Amino acid sequence: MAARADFVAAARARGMMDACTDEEALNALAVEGAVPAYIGFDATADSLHVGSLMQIMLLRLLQRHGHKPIVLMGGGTTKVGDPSGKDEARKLLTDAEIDRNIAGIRRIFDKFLAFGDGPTDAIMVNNADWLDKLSYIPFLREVGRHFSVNRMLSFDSVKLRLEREQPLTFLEFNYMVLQSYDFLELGRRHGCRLQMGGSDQWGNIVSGVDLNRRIDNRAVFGLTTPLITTSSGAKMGKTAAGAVWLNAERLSPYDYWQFWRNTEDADVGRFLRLFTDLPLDRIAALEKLQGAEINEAKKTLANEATALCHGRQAAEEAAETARRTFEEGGIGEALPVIDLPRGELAAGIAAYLAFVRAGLAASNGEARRMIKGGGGRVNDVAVTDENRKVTMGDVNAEGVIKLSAGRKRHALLKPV
RNA sequence: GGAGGGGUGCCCGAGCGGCUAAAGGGGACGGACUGUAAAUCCGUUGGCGUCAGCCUACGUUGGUUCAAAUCCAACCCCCUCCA
Repeated sequence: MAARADFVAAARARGMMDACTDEEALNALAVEGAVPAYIGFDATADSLHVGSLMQIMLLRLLQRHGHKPIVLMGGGTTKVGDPSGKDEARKLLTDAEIDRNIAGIRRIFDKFLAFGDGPTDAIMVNNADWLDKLSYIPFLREVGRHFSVNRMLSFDSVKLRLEREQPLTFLEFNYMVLQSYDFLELGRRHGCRLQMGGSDQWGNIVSGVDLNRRIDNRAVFGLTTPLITTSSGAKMGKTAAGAVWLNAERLSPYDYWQFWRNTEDADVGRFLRLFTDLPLDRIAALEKLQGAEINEAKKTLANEATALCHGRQAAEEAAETARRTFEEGGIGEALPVIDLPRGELAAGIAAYLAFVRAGLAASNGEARRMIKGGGGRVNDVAVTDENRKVTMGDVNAEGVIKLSAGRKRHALLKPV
């Protein structure tokens, strides 16, 4: 296990650190013993996506350095409805839905953190436990009095909105207060001394630090992570299929592996530091690779990131499928398999329909377009006629029919 | 409460009686080039279809008209300003 005192330095070295309220004092605290630290997560879905992965990795790094990760689920704030989207209000979730979401997210954290009752074991808590019980007037008197509206207006999160003349609801304005209060409660209940989060959370985090000092005279700290984008400026975490989810039900380990494999050249080193546990000297070596050799670094990134999230075995299967599919032009086992009744295949099914059935096109029209554009292949042979029948005669030696949409997306039809 | 402005396809945004499934951009998808990269270039981008056509679409509901995203009415929602 790495030394406690080195946590902040390690976070910095791996590119996870943007700002800290008081780095020296935090380092001094880290020397003394296990520091309980938290990051908050929404409970709006039953999974998290790569947008949250750096925060997860930061908690992991924290634990590996002998400190205590606290995963705060926003069960209470989710119930109110997150107002951040400027479109229509998000549909309100029921308690049951939120509980289910939290359970799903818990399964992800189980992969990255060691939970338990020990001093450096991770715990998961839900802010509904205290926010639900708040009474408005007592809350205003205890907590609200410590917030200066003048100061709140000066925070970027608020100021930018007002300058752009975008609406800011009172509820949103209160978010800072509720989040600060979370930090206070975690300090009281779990001795939490550090809140971490994205750089957009800086204002909220600093407010929480202030609140701890003012009410409980507790010295606590804040640390933020930088915003990550790809080198070409795009927001990270989008793929052909949509968001890059961290649970296998929403995104297969193979697709997750592919997401990392397709990282831009310029991002490989940075991503290796952020999203794997590999030692920094090893990463530095991988980073030196030039030209097509960078692909080896990308495979390492994909293997390591997938192993963390889905296990070593799933990562190896994904790598093997990718190798067979892309390097040999063959078929790998982790490709999606779609069952098709033999009867239908015996009668023959139009190619465009087959692509829809295989999930490679969202509609018949899309499948037709793709075939017309030269992007559809059956068993690696380009389809020129969208109405060409796919039949039992297309079943290959492995007992399946390989459909390809473009160079990268493949699926297997299996007669049953 | 009063006065203005606005709600268009995945997103932004033009259109302001027929030529409009709706300019342009972004995104996305496909192709070329490559290294399963980036950049660049080309194509596509509502659904169904035996490709003739049919069906849905411009906040909602009605109305005027041979014909409406475009005109009228009511309603809903958003923004700005006034105190």
